[in-house]
Amino acid sequence: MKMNSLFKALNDETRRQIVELLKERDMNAGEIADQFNISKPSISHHLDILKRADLITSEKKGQFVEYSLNTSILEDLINWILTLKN
Amino acid sequence: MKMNSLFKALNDETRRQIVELLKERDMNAGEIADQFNISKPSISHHLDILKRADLITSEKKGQFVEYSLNTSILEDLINWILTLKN
DNA sequence: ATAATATTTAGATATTTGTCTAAATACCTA
DNA sequence: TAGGTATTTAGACAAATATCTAAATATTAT
Repeated sequence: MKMNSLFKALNDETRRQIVELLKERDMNAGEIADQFNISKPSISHHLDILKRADLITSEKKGQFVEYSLNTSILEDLINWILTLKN
Repeated sequence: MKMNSLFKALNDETRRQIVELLKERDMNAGEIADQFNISKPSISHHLDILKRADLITSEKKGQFVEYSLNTSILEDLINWILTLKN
């Protein structure tokens, strides 16, 4: 199930770009949306998918919601791929 | 483009199981199909997607088509993931 | 040459997915 | 409390995807 949600979350160029953005710094939903030519509700939906996959976390800060990359889950992904290599 | 086809190919439980099978040994299309409760044409389609992503290679051997895992492409996948970690 | 086996191609269909607009919710400020 | 900003939820829709059956293609064996 974990691999399922991880690959599903990363199987989209927009979502891969979002995690690449969050690698640089934490950003709120609006700042993230500003980087794309996609409506805010759509970005919100992408964030939800990334969050369900545990690739990002969110924290409410006043009226903003700040998103952060969760790098620890990437270990699981790398481990799965590495098992294919031996 | 490469990440796109790689994540697309691996965003399916059946296809992930196929590469796990091919990790153990090369197999022909029929042997692979025998491992699943899915029609042969569907498996053939999955193999095509994996092949397009360069995750597997195929070689015709008489009336059989033998499939092999291509582990070298996994480097690209791992490298992309690793860039997120620093 | 015919029949049998292995695999792929073609076409159809139900489900999933990415996107949008409109509306709802939450928070802040005057 | 009223109005403005930030974000999510709801509902709709087109495109992509996974699956199937039937048919086509390729190879082997009788």
